[in-house]
Amino acid sequence: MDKTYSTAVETDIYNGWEKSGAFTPKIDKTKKPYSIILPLPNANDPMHMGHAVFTIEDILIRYHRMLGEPTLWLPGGDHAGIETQFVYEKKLAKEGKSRFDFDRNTLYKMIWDFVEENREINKAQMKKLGFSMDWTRYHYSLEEPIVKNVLTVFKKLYKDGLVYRDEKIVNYCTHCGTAFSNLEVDYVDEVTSLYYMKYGPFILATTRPETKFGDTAVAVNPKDKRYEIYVGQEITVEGLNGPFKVKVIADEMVDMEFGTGVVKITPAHDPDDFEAGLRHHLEVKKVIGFDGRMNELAGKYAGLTVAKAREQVVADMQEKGMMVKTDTNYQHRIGRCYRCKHIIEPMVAPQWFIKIDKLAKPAIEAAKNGEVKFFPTRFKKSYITWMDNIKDWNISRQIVWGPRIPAWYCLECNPKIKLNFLDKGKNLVTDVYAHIKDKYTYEEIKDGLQSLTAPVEAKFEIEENDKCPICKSKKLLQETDTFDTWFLSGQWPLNTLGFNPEDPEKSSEDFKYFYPTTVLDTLWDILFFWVARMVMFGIYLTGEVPFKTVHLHARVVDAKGQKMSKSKGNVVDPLLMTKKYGTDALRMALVYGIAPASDIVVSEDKIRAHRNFVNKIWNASRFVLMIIDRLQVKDIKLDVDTKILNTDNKDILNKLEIIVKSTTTDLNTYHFGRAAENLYQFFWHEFCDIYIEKVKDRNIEMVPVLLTVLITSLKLLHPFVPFVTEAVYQQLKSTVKLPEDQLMTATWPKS
RNA sequence: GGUCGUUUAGCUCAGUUGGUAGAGCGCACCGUUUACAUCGGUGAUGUCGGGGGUUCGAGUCCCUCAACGACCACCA
Repeated sequence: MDKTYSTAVETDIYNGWEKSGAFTPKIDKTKKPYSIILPLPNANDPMHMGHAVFTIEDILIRYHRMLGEPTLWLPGGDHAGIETQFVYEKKLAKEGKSRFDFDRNTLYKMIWDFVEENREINKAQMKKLGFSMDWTRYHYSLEEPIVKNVLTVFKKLYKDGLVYRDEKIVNYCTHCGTAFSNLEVDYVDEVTSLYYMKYGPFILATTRPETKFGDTAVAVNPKDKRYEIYVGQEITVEGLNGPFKVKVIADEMVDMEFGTGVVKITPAHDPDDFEAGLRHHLEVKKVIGFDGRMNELAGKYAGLTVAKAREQVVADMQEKGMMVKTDTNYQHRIGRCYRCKHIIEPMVAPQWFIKIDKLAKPAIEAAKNGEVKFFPTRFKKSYITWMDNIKDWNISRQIVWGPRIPAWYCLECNPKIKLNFLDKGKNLVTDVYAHIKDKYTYEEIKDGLQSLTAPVEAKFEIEENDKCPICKSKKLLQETDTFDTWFLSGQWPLNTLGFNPEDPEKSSEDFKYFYPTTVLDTLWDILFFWVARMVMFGIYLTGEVPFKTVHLHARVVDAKGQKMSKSKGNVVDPLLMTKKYGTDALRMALVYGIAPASDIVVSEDKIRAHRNFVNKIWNASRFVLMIIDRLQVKDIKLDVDTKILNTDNKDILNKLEIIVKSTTTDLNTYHFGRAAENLYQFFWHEFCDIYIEKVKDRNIEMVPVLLTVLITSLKLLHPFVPFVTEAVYQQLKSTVKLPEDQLMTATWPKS
């Protein structure tokens, strides 16, 4: 054996494990399975420390495999809709192109190829981290059978009356060109200006003077004596494009204390105002387009971006004496796109929604009655609170990367459909079908199609037909909106295990055996995005929760407690660390001393410290082998006759018994940090520093004890540091007769 | 505004069910004994955020205050 442990053996060891078939569990109905579905990483994303924390899952998996349970860890890759398209568009931008240069089929194909190139890298990286996943059951979210199931589920939801199209106010990012769900908006405190402007007989305060052209009312509080006499009247407002009239309404939403107690109502561009508009039956007047520019209703400001328009409007109003004062130090929250950080424009647009109440109720119940348990338990409360306040889910995204919503519109029946497409000359055409139907053939539109926007009242079919069932026209176009990524991944445990949504009875053996899975482990930041949706889909489709326990793990931060991000430049690359110090050192550093769901501090110092520990394991083993060799022991028996042992030997065996117990308990209760810490202490200090030092150069009778302690320790350590322990085990095997072929599948020590 | 979390040695953090504090890194001194210098030995450093309470006894339970952080929320 070499003087230091060489991490070069890792690849061979991993391949050996994989070849042995031990990653692939056999269905044994006499035994209870143990299963974890990997939170599918973005197939396109190189690994970061967040992925390396899946070490926790590997620890659970290796432990349960050693307990002899049929153990499944199912890996996967996510196409990650908006995330991937965003990355790809950035790549296009570098080449001086944009998504508008391509028809959607071409763009889709390009992104597909891009992801395919990277998907294998992602898999290789997970193998490098030693993850004992069943690669024979790997799934990619855009596999044909998975997509087929997702579409089937959509149809089922539709038939159950849980899908609807509606024109509501949605969070729209004009930069990404798509609407988002409420979860995808980050609210950031920012200092802006609050403008006090003349508004008919009032003065009112607003942060958004530029949306004035879309005002269809002005509101005051019904209890506000100051404005009582105006309620119900129509007032004339001096506008920059000439005077206009709006109604004065009374609504509880108005805070009398704020500003002047008068609010202009712009239903098309503010969520509160939209709601007010519904209550008071106000006209919705859009003045901002999906391109983020003012439209023709803004008069001379048409074509300006929102920011430019605001500047101009303010300047003009000041000039005309319509601006009373400006509070330039007004702090409030602004919604920004979680992806590109641009300001989210609330916009009214037709979108697809899921009615969520019916799905949420049983999912709340499951948490309350313990069908789904949470660890740490405090997350149960935030899960329930969020689910109690959940709103209908906007599942449509105006991007190409992802499965299209299976709805078909007949162009003849819906002539008002707005189309964006590239004609034969690759020129972008944007118009309503009725206007261009004689100019372009159906084929030309279909082939060059980028996107369509159907009016909210448009008729559609949820099945694909070769002709319109009403007018028999063959000019059908599929909805160009794609699904929110989480609509797919929300069904992930079902689809990866082979659930058949058309006929659940015909689901696969895997599904029948492994569902519900045992543990779902993930970072708490996707508790709502993903975990909650999986619970809802799981119960809706199967009547059962998808997993019995939700284990929320911690976030990796740097030595200063800062979240790692590329922009901060404080990322520690896990693969670089494995290269420098070995995978085991990294794994140990990730779990050593961490408390459940508190931040994990990973510094290179800590990884180096555990590299030293790994080396200690190696050298202690080397010493034991050397003793055996020196003493020329033959026929080593592992059974220890405790009667003949001296105090030192008895002592170490007692301590071994304790560490077996505590490790087992800690793993059963998700106390990985404590387990790792205790093992470290035991192995290095109790075993190496004290026991080995005491028994050095002593007689032959200690060999069985040495071996017992070593082998038992290796087993306990294996889930944490699989490579070095397996490497040592294989070395031992060549000298000592050992019952088990590889440590990975050896039996967990009995406590 | 609501909810939750954190506050322990110079730094980063552990401390299961309450019994007078631990680890890693760092630091000081010593050690070239043939498993390992990616090592061993010895040692220093803490009124466990402040205050109050329960208890024979509290870092650990309760109350309160403070600082920091996270999440949720439609205030123009």
